[in-house]
Amino acid sequence: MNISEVASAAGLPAKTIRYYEDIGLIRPARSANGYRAFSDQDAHKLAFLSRARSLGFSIEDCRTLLALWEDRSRASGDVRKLAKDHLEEIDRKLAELHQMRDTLAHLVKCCAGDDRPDCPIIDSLAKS
Amino acid sequence: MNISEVASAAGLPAKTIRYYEDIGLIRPARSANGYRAFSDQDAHKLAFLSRARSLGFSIEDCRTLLALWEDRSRASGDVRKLAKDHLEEIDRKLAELHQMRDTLAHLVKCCAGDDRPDCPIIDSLAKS
DNA sequence: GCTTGACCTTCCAGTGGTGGGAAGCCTTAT
DNA sequence: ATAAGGCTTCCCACCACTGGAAGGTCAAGC
Repeated sequence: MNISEVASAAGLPAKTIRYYEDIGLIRPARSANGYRAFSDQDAHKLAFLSRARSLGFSIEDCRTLLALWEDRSRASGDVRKLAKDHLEEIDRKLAELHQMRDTLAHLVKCCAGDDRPDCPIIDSLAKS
Repeated sequence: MNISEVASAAGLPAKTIRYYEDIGLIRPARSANGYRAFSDQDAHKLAFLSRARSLGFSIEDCRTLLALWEDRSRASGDVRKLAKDHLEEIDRKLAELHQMRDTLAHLVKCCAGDDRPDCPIIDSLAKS
């Protein structure tokens, strides 16, 4: 498989796949012409990475998850801990975003949004 | 006011303030010794920026908000549009994060998390 | 066989918003 | 006089890509 094929299979840009090779997440073989030659296992790994990334795992988390995936004797507790930590981080971000959203929504609601210069949004940002 | 004073007043690191000058958000005067000399208005601007950033506005949004703040004849509609667009973006991010959270929470819940190798989290990431 | 165009390669630079740290000047207190 | 701390500029690093240039390779059509 060439890079564009495996890219569309995994739902990742070719650039990203080259980057993943750069940082050692995958090690595809090379054809005689210098092209990357992806095995089915490579394609699987990339799909795995694509899913893990879309769940918001960092690249380093993904590296660990890949290693755990490939370690058949892994303890599921190790994976679960990683996922749980990540979940907690997501919850923190969610709470923060919610707070931002509520504040902003309140301001937007208070602002007439017409041609007059009075603006509670600006006032709130400017208040000391 | 020197940079560290205005930094603690605005709740921003000195590094960040220098960066804001670099990109033209503020233009503090200079003392004879070359130190930045922040006026009260500079301090106000920085507090304004700090609040806007904490609401998640991008630097470019902040630039616009600052300009609108300083334009006494601004239309509040302009500010409101910016805030509303930003609010919609936050809502999109919130929805996405929620989706991630639910998926991950489900996986974590399904995983025994013990010493055995069976792990629905890994399985789910690996499933093709 | 030659051209065209799509695909592949490497390498370099840039993104946003800082953070870290070096090298060197200025100020204040001892 | 000296030491400590604050200030300056400058450059590099981060994360996870993304864009683009310059050039090699391949398959199709003439």
